[in-house]
Amino acid sequence: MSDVQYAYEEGETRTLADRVFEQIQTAIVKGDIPPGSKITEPGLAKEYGISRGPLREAIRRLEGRRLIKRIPHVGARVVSLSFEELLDIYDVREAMEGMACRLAARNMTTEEIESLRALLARHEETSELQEGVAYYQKEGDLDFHFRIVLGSKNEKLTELLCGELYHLVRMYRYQFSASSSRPKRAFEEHHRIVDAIEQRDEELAEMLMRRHISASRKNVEQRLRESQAEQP
Amino acid sequence: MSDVQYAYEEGETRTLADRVFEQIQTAIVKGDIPPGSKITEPGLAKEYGISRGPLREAIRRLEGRRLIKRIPHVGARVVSLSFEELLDIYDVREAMEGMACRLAARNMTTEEIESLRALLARHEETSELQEGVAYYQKEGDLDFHFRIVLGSKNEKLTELLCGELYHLVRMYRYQFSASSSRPKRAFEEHHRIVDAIEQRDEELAEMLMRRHISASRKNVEQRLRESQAEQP
DNA sequence: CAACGTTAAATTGTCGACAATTAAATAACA
DNA sequence: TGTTATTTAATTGTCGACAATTTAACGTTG
Repeated sequence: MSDVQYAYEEGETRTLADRVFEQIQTAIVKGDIPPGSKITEPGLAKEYGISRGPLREAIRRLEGRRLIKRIPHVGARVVSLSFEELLDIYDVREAMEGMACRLAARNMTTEEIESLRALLARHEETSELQEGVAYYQKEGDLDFHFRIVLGSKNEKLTELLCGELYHLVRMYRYQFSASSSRPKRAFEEHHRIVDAIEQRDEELAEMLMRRHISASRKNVEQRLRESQAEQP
Repeated sequence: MSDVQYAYEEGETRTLADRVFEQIQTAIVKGDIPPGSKITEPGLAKEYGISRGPLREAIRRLEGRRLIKRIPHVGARVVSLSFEELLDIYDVREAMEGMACRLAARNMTTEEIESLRALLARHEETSELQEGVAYYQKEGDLDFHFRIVLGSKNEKLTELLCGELYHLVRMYRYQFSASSSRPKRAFEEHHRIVDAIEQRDEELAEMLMRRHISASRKNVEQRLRESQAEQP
């Protein structure tokens, strides 16, 4: 599990609100609480076995992360995913991960690069074994991107990408069970990106990552337009 | 006031927690609650004349926006600004605002571009009148960037930049009273950016914005290194 | 007098109760 | 029967009280 839960040091010192915050967050991401559905405080409080106090705090925190939208005196709903927003996210990712990749080429240690190669090799194995699509594009792909972001050594960038955008990305994947329909090509692109990082070629690294994400976006856009044309 | 407070429709239907959330946020941004200082719940609750319930909800929301860091059972502190983070933010802005500018060249209406020019003209007046530095670089500069972000018509990009990063940027400006020491040049760069947008030259628009921010970053970096060298 | 353990104070975490507002269900009317 | 009022129910917002934990103060001991 490569989740991004800025680990706590001590064992179980986390508070009730903190735990419920994470639980609800993953529930939303995995679609157990579907997009657009209403959050009823008494209901959730009972479900998680806590009072409304900590629950409300967790909800407010999710609101701050924009996973929940609230209307005063009416209630809170899980954000609903739209076609446009998905495309918007790709543009944001192109910009930010492009920069992340540039910085990674500058700041990643040789050990980290080595480890990144090993990750790709592992993926390749699994990919060949079970026809690739399943494991690789589900968590593996994000793993790759995730490591590069960490490699940038830019805290703010990491916060925004890993702590905000990636949740949404995974949400979409769970929702549309959207594994990339171009695993082979994406794979090659990953390799070339690592090459550029290894050679410390910042410009190339950024450019390849941007292309990689842009291509992925185009792919998704086309597929969605098709399925939209079927039922207008 | 060019604040980004996603306006509410109805009059005073906002809840106590909502109002306090905004109040504390601006208090943090303006430095009234200085960076690194402790947030004591009984204290703030008394100050704002509310009970601890809504206050805690506001705090949790600020935590979600990363303006406050909390340690369970210990308390919350306003985020402390570091030299490195400031530079990190510039890199993130370069990436995101570069993309915003590219999209703005694609999506801004001619009216919006016109209005943007008018804004620059107004700044120029004020700039000439009072030697430029004061007004222009305080709110005016952010105004300019702000409009371009809106012009991108990318909701996610707007959320992240206006709802998250710009608060920090203003925080730094209040803190270090850091007005750009190169108002004249920055001004020219703004003009050229608008030119590119008007000509719908996406690549150039992105490039110019990236250079603009990158130059600003270098400037700040040099100034901070100097003042750091004085007292090591 | 420095270091340690103990006690006291303050702060955070959690809960249940009540008020305010909205959503629903029911009744009245054209 | 369809539509509008009115009442009822449910949900959200706010508060104060108590428990749990940490921080500060205090006294003891080497």
